[in-house]
Amino acid sequence: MNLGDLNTQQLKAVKTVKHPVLVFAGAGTGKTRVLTYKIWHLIKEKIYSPNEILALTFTNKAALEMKKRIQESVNCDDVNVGTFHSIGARILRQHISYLDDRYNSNFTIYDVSDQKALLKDVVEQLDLADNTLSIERKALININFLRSQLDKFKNASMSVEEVESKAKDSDSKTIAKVYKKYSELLLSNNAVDFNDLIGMPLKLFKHSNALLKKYQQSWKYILVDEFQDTNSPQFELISLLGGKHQKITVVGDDDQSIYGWRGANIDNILTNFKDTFPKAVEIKLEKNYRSTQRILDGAWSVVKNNINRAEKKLVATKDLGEKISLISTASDEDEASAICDSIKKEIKINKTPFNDFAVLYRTNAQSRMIEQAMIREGFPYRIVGGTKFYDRKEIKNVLAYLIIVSNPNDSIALKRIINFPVRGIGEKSITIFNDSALKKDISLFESLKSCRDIKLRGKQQDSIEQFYLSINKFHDLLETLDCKELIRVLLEEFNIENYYKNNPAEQDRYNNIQELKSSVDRFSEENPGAHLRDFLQEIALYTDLDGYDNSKSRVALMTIHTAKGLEFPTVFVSGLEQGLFPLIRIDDDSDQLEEERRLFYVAVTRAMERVYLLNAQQRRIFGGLKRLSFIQSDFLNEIDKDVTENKPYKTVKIKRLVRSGGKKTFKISRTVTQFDDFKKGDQVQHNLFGVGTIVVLSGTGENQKVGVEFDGGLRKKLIVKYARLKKID
DNA sequence: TTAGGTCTTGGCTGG
DNA sequence: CAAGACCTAA
Repeated sequence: MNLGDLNTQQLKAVKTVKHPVLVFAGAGTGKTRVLTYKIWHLIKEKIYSPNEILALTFTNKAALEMKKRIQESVNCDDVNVGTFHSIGARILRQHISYLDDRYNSNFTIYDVSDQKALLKDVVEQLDLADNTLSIERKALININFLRSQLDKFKNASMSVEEVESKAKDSDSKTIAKVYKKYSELLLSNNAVDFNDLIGMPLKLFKHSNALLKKYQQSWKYILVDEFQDTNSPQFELISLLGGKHQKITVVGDDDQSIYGWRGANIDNILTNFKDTFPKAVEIKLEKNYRSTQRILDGAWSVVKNNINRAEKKLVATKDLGEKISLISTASDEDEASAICDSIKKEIKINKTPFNDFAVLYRTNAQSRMIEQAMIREGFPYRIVGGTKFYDRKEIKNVLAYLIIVSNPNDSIALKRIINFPVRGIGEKSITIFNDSALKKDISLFESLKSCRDIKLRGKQQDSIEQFYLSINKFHDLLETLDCKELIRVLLEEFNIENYYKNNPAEQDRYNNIQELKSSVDRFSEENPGAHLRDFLQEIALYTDLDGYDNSKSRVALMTIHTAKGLEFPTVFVSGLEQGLFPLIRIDDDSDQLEEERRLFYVAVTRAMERVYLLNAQQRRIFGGLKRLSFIQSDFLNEIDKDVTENKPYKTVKIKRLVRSGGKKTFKISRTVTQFDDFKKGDQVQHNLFGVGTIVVLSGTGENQKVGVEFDGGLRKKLIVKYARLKKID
């Protein structure tokens, strides 16, 4: 196995230590390599066989990468590598009915939008949206608020009974009722949410010691990547699994804990691990292989202001590198063109491909402006994250058909398609079926069976009966057809493909359905004999990042959260404005500011060679309104001034009168008037001529020329764009 | 009662 | 700007 420079004393410790290991690994210190090294050692020394090792990650991409590394180093595929959620789902597929026999292994995994739909049903069934629509009441039954409350309960492993007993005032009692009903509806829908993928296995292990023992025996060594992102149930789960034999190694960086809002508990890495595993050996990795020293110093100078962190400072194995560029622009539009102009310049000078660049931002909404600039410049780009393919409406609709075939109890999926394509079933009809289902204590789908007994118009009865019989037919086909055939027959039977095909405005959606078909095909080929529920699970746990291929020459646009774990030669960070980054909410506290600082640290340490920090004095918010007051980000005040330099950037809009066919129109073009790296007197380095001093400057931006007097008296006039001049201090 | 239009409201990060 | 709420014609 190629260890590179990693074969240090610390690594030897990772290798030979018999106790639990906690590795504090800063950004770019080769965390995943350390984990892979440990696995390699365990297998090579025959301490454990591959299938006795469980490695947990947070993203499929990270899991896939680790699998690849293990495959390369020990040539074996048998190590259990997966995300917390996929491993949780795997456990639940086998044992979920032990928790409640109304659950079965075809359960649906609800995403955020399904969860919201279910909560809406909860509010309706509990009749909470009564006529007292005061502001307080509205805020209380706000779906997003309720969801965040349920998240909190589940992240604290609080059962419905616990929440109920702790609820004293009327509001908390209402929320407890919502939690109860929500759980009941999940159960009757045979569905779980993302939190349940961790919480329910945990419950299983707490309830059945035999089962816990079984898993402790099959997974003898546990490794966790990005340990700082674990929440309490996740930590509890690995403590239970690893607690018996104390064979556990976790790797993480407290400075990169950026998922507090999702329940991640930074104390897990700071204190809880050592408390739970008192014999744990702590190892710090501070040697960074990714970034230049200036990049590390810049990132550190901001994050060091956090109080709640483990002291460490990264040392670069690379040289000092270039200074971090600060570009302040007049508007978000200018910010986007400054990014493009900088890319253009670097490509001309350094001949780098487009995939050397990443543009990172705090909020997905910022991508729009940057995307427009990329299109204008004709740059190839890829937005990673944002609206996911499987979240598109038409895809969700088709998937809902597949889900209802796989899990007929899922009322959320059923409601999505009961009137798609349109079959004359509206709100009122659905309410009638819902009531009848509740009364008879059967699923919504089963209530469709007796549509003849319900007061509906004959046409509606016909269409519902047909719908019911067709879906039922597919329940039988499920056993004989594989996913590939199933989706085709289904699209045909319900006339979904034609619905989109025949509508000229829906061609994008039609194409997406074709894409969905090929993704089913790909899945079937990669997983021969796989069940429909396996495909649905894969999609439920799929993220846009998984499909991101960084080898294609395209500029990557993504949020800083998405970029964690990735690296790029050049990184642009957009929107360094107070309020946007750090993002400031109304109920802000210092913990949240610390998390924003860590986010800044993550953003900057993605870069290997160059960092650009940008902001805009005016920014469009919600499409129309421009923000009035501009205050630059506090992070720009905190960052070490020795490692940064300001780069002036200005553009001017030129209006030109254009006559075409008798019509007069204004053509607006945008010109860079100032984007100069050099000043008179600057010391520069040229590949051929050596070191010199700039004596004359002419032109600006793209056309800037410089006169340089090189050591030895040689005078040259050079075009900045082409002469690879490097500024030296 | 449903379908399809217009109007309003809500805005962050994600497995 | 986009999704959901609301409104009106059929």
